[in-house]
Amino acid sequence: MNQASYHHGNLRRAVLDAAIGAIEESGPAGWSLRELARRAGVSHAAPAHHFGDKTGLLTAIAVEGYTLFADTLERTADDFLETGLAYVRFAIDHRAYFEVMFRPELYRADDPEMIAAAERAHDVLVRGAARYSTDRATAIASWSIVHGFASLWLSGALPDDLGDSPEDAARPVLRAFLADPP
Amino acid sequence: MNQASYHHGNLRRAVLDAAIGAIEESGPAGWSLRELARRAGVSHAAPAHHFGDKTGLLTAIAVEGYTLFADTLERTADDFLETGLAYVRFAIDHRAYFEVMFRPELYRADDPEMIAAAERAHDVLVRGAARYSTDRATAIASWSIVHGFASLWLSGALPDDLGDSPEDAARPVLRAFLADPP
DNA sequence: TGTACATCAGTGAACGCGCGTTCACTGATGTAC
DNA sequence: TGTACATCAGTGAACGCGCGTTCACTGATGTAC
Repeated sequence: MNQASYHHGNLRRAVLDAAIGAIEESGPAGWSLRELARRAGVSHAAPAHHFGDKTGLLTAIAVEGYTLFADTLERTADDFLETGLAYVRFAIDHRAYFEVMFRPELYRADDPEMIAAAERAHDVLVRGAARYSTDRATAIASWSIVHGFASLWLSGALPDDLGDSPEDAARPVLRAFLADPP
Repeated sequence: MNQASYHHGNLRRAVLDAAIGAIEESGPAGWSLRELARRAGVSHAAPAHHFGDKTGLLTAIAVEGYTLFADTLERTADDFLETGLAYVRFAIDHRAYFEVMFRPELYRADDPEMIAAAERAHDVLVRGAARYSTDRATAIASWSIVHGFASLWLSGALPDDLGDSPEDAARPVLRAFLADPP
């Protein structure tokens, strides 16, 4: 899927970017294919022509999101605390991807590309947790803590005085759990 | 708002229940006011007549959700681990309320009833955490862990072999963190 | 107790609008010869 | 190198539909006297 294969620029990319923007503004369900077409400056039929329907488009977003996510996590594979912070940073920096990824009812979760991308991200977390502790409850607890912190931050539920940097705010929180391996 | 004040049964309750059902099936944005009217067996204009618009209806759901949530958490006020398990149980047993409550962009978060209901729930958590530890990072970590576990369970991301009871699955996970107060 | 009137929760027809979908089309690109 | 043709990404007009909103209404309940 490169630019040259399109008559009028990279429509696929333009529609995906329009979707990311719309999801950031209105959530994963608060927009129409026609609205994306308007945002991307293409004909109203183009998104459906390319992705079939909303589910097809959201599947493409989930695949791309899990791929970016796995890339990000892999860069921290030598330090489990950093993996946790990267998890939080990804959720906030790419909230549209993150919100779609963890709503599998929105897309085709059984798509082979999807499964492969999600497994790659999952494996980084499992390997990182295994190096930190062999206890499964501890592994799930560490996943829960980063996922929960990111979700609470995104929903605006956390106290205002934590500052503007989710990563700085998350560090002492993750240390409260990770500093003392069982 | 009692039944006797309505001509044809408790329309407010009927529409709210229809909304809870629709949200459980299609998420907090996957339905129309007309669809709720059909589910509730009332005229298509009734939901708007009663709640103004979707935002008004979702505000009523958030208020009711936070009230139920605070009631549930208060019953466990003498045991912080039990408060955490009640948090998880509430999220799964009342997923429609939970999903609306933590998406404040969907409703009028500045509604006075809303603020009061949310503060009551928040206070139970803060008091429970304070009795367990005076460290703020620990308090936020404990909130993150229960919120994260509940969110991951709801999204279906956790391993299948954890069983059918989120509460039983959550207990060792919360113990991995709470058993050893700093 | 009985009558008259005001209130207002809920109705249902009508509206204009944005939606997804269909379908014949356009025109740039790639290939055959 | 040049011509003819096939492919297919993307277009745009047209469609039927469900939506939120408006508005005159109905009829049960509550109140005044």
